Amino acid sequence: MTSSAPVPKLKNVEVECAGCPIRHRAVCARCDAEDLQRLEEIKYYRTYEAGQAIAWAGDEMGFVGSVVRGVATISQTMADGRKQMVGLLLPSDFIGRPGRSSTPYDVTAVSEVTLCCFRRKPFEQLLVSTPAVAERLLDMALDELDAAREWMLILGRKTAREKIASLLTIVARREATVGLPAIKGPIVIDLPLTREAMADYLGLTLETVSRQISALKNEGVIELDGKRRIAVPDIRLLMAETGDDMDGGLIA
Amino acid sequence: MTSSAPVPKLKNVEVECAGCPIRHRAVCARCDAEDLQRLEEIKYYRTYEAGQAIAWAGDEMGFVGSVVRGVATISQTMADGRKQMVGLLLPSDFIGRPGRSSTPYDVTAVSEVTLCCFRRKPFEQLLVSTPAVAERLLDMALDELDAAREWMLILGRKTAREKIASLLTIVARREATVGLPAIKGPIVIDLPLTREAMADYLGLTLETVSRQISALKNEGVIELDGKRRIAVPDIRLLMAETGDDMDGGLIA
DNA sequence: CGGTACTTTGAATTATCTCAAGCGGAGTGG
DNA sequence: CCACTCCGCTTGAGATAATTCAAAGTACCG
Repeated sequence: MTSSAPVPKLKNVEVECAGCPIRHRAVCARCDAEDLQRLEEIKYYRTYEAGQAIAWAGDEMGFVGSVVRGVATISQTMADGRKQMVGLLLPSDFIGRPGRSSTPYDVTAVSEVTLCCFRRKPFEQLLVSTPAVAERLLDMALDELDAAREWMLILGRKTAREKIASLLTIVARREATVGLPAIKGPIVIDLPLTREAMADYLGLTLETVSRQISALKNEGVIELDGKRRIAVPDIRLLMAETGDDMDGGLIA
Repeated sequence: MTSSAPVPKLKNVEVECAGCPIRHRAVCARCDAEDLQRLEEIKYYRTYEAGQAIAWAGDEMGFVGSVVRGVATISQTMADGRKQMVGLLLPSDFIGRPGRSSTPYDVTAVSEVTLCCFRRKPFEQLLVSTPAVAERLLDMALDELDAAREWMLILGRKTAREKIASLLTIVARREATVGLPAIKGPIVIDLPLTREAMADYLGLTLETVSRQISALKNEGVIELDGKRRIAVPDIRLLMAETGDDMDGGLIA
């Protein structure tokens, strides 16, 4: 079950908030030194392997926290097995809901995931005493609400082709934000999602996803490098396939 | 432009928070007398006729506020006219986002709507000084996020029939919360949505909506009273059609 | 009454799904 | 080192749910 990597699981590099890669985007983004001190006291790290469950729907979750590294998904499954992803958790995203002890969703690590965790109760107290965290959490929740609504449009009204293009654009946009904003030149999307996972995102079958990706490849809109790595030579070509009025996007 | 109703538009009944119908569910739910005083000072009422736009995507919105009475929708429209509703605003729901001056969505009054408005700037200040409001707003945002995710499952994975049943169940559940919790006995849904509006919610065409409603009617799951009023003789029959694992729901 | 707006129903079309077979790389064990 | 198997991916062909296009039907309102 354990990975064969010779390095130890817990990299103790990440005990200092100051050097944290998500310091300025996570729930702690607006904290000053004093706030950070309080967070440091109740935080701890946790690592999950690729494919491992972080939580099952209905589970008690004793903690909330931030994704420091890796990718995780939030999904819902119907009684007969139909599955819909309802959130994509990238570094700096928040997991869990203050004020609720159990999660209604499955949360799964897609790649190896490192979490910065806070036990729920102390975190809820901290929320009251540390407005910087509460404010940031509200902002993040509203951002996620916007993202969910964008997904609703994709799920409800877009064609299979537009759905694929939208997913790739969203991930590309997000990757661009993290790294250098290399708008010109090819963008490489290192998507750790299987075709099936993409299908569960987009409300499609894995066969349809595969067909549409092949089509985009044949038309030169994207290039495949192996199965998972996708290069986008010209992001505007891809964006033209999303069905959106392409104006805002990267610049906004 | 004015309605022909003989009663004046501004019913001055609603100047007192104490007697407000949404006093205990809206953003002000957790306010004490003192907090309420501060809200009273910056609030004002506004009424929209059925069909009237409350805001267009891209508009500057100088206020935020709560729906006091009536139903409104939040929707997105693509360049070619495809439309997706991304939110249903019932009494007590909050409109607008603190910290953002323009809305990315169309907001439309479906029935006559009364809003309790706060100018955005003063409200944002109040948010800092009145934790009771900020906390409630966070909770409401998280509730909306949950609702949006439930919609994502509906949009992505459910059949037309299940979508209709889900919409009716959600509205029925919400109506039940407001009025008496009459779980036994027929529930009457006074849905002010046209078939087209329902279609825009569910990611369907209006014809498909019409067909599925007819089918449910013919099978005795629902009864139509006129075009808009729908009676549900046995909510469990309807819930059985949603595709959900019917356990939680009303009791939870 | 006549008109507008909404709804219902039918028939043909199509995008996506389902079922099914085959491909390719990665890891395993002989 | 070479099968061998597993898992994810691709591709094809037929089935199907939902859409599109079209025509009536119904209620409401001046």
